[in-house]
Amino acid sequence: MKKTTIKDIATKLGVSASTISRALSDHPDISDDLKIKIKETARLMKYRPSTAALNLKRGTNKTIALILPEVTSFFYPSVIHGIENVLHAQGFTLLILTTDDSLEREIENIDIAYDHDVAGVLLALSKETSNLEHLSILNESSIPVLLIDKVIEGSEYSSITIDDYRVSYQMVQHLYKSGCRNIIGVFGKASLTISHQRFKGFSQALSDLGLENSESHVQFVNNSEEARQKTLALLKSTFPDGLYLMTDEIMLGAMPAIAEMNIKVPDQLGVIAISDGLLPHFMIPKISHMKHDGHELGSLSAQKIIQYINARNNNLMWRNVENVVMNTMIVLLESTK
Amino acid sequence: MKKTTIKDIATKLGVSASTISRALSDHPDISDDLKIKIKETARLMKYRPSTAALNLKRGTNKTIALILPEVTSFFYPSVIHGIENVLHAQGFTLLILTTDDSLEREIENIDIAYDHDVAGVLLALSKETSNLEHLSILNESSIPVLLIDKVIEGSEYSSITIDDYRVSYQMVQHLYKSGCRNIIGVFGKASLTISHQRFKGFSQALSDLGLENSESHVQFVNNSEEARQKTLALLKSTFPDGLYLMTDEIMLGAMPAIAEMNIKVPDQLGVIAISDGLLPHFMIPKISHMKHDGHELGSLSAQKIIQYINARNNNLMWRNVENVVMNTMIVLLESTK
DNA sequence: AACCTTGCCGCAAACGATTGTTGTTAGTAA
DNA sequence: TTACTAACAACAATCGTTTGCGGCAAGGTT
Repeated sequence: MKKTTIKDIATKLGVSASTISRALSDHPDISDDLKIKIKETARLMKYRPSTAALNLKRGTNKTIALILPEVTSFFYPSVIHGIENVLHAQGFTLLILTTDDSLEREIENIDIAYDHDVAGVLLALSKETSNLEHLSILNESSIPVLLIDKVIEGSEYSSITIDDYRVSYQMVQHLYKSGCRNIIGVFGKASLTISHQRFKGFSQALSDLGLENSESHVQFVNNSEEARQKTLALLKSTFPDGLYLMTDEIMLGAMPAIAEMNIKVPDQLGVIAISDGLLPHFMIPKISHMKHDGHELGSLSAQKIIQYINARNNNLMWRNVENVVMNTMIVLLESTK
Repeated sequence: MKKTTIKDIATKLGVSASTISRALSDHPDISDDLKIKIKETARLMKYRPSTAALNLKRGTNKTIALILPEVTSFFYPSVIHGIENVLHAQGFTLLILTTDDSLEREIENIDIAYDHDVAGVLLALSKETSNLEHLSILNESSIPVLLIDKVIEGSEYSSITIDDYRVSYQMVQHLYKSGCRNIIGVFGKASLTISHQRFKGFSQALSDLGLENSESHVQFVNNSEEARQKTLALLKSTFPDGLYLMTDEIMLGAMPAIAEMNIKVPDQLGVIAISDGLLPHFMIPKISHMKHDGHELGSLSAQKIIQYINARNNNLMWRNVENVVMNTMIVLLESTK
C-alpha cells in the first residue's frame, strides 16, 4: 500500500493540495471548520508528511551526521547516547558513519553527509587525518562542522575536547603526590594526536618533577590484549611504583597484567587512568581516574551544533572558531594512596 | 555557496538537464564525446547528486533504520559495527534511533523511520513492548522489518536471535559437569523477554538435573552496580558453588562481589556467562562463556535486511517469516573446571 | 526521389510538499 | 445599487532528478 499524500487527502475532500497543506500547518487563510475536517481525515488516512519531499523543498535536512573512527570503544557509545538524547528532543535525526580510522573512509563519509544535505556534522577525526582539506566541501556550503574529541591543533573549525596535555600532567602529579617516583605509562595508538598530547603531558610532568623519563618507561598499544602484554613487559623491566593508563581499553588489559605479577595496588603500585567512569568502579581494586564523560561530551556537542545551525539559518554569525575544553573531574578510588 | 545541480551543468554546457542526467548514468543515447565533456565539467563543478531529490523520485531511500533500546551496553556497539560495515559496502546508510526501553519512543522512532522512507528497519524491541501493532505501518507500506536480539515469540516478523533458552540450559549443564551442585543465577531486567527466556533455560536445567531451584537462588538486576550488590547478597545467603551470569554488564558487577568475599574461582565457585567475548578475557580469572557475537549478529542482520529489500524491489517473495537462530560457541577459560 | 533507420538530444511530467499570487464569493458600507 | 473588503481556496512555480516520448538531421536503402 502506498503512503497517503497530501494529494490523496485533497482528492478525497474535493479541495486542492495547497489547502490541505495550509490547513495542516494552521494557516489563517483556512476556516476552522475545514481545518478540523482536514486534520481528521489526515489522521484517518494515516497521513505522514514525506521527509524526502520536505528535505528537497527546504534544501536541508533535520539530520546531523556523526562521523567516528569506530563505535566499539568504551567511550563513543556514551557519546552517541548523549547526542541521541539531545537530537531526539529537538526533532533531529542522527546519521552515524564510521571511518575505521581511515582517511579514505572519512572523506567518503564527509561526501555522504554532504550528499544528504545534513544540517550539521559532528566529527571525530581518524588517526590518518593530518589536515582538514576534505572538510572544505562542507565549509563552502555553510554546513556547520564541530570537531569532537579527536582534533587537529590550530584548525579553523570549532571543537570540543578535553585538555589532554593538562589532564595527563595532573595525573602524573597526583601519582607523585601519593608517593610514586618511578612512573610508567601505557598509551593508545602512537599515530593519534590524542595519544601524542597525552604522552606530552605525561612526559613533561615527569621531567618537571625530576623523575626518570625515558622511552623504556612508555608503551603504545592498539588494543586491550596488547595493553596486557606490554604492561606486563613494562612491569617486569622497570619495577615501577606508579602506572598511568590512557583509556578504559588499556586499563582493561593492564589490570590482569598487574594481577599476574601479584603486585599489590596501591601499596606497591599506584594506578591512575583516563576513563568514561564506569569501568574503574568494577576493577579490583577500583581505579582512580580522570573522568572524561562521554555522555556529557555528546550532549554538549549536540547542543552546540544545533546552536550553529540555528544561527546559520537566522543569518547570524556562527563561523567564529570556538574551542571548548571540557573540564575533567578527578575521581579518587582505591588504586592510589 | 549553493550546491551545483544538474541544471547548472546544463546551463554551462548549453544542453538540457536530461542530457546531463543521461550522460552521467551512461545512457546509450548520449554520444561518447558529450559524455566525457559532461563528466569532466561535472567533476570540475564538484557536482554531487542530491539524495533528497533522488529519494523523492525513487520513493525510497538507501537508508536502514536501526532501532535499539540503548547504545551503551557492551553488546550493541559491536552490533552497530557489524551493521555499519555491511551497509557501507553496499552504499547504504545507517539511521540509529534509541528507545531507552520505552514503548512510546519505540513508536515515535518507527514513525520517524517511516517518514524517512527508509528501505528497511532493524529493530531490537524495548522492554515495554508486548505486541507488534505499531509495526503495521511499516508492514502496510511493504517496508521490510527484521527483529534482532530482542524479540517477541511467535510474531509474524522475521528475526535473528540466539536460542536464549537453550544456551542457558547448556551453561547450567556445563557448570554441573564441572562439579557444581548449588548454582545461582543473576539476570537482567525481569521485564525483558530475553531475561525471561534465559531464566527459563536456567531454571529448567536445574530441575532436570535435580538441583535446588528456588527464588532465593536468583536475582534480576538493572545495571552493573546492582549486579554487584545482589550477587554479594546471593553469595552470602546461599554459599553457592556455581554462578550463572546473563550478560557482560552483570559479569562486570559480579566479579568484584566475588573478590570481596574472597571466594576462589574456580575452586570454590565455577562461573559462566553470556558475553560478547571481549570482557571475559580481562577478568581475573578469565571467565568461561557462551560467545554471543554482536558483530556477527549485526553483519548477518544487515545482509538479511538488504536481501529482503532487494527481493521486495524485484517483486520476489520476501514476506516469509524467517527465524534465524545464531549458534553460540562455548569458550572455556579459567573460571570453570 | 521517397522512405526508413539510427543516433542524438530536448520537452515535459512526475515524485510530495510549500507558498506567492490570483480568483471567487459573501458580506458590509456608502 | 455600487464598491469595497474580508475570508477562503485554487493555480502554478519550485526544490533536483529521472524518464517516456517526440523531433530532427544525417546517412542508407529501394
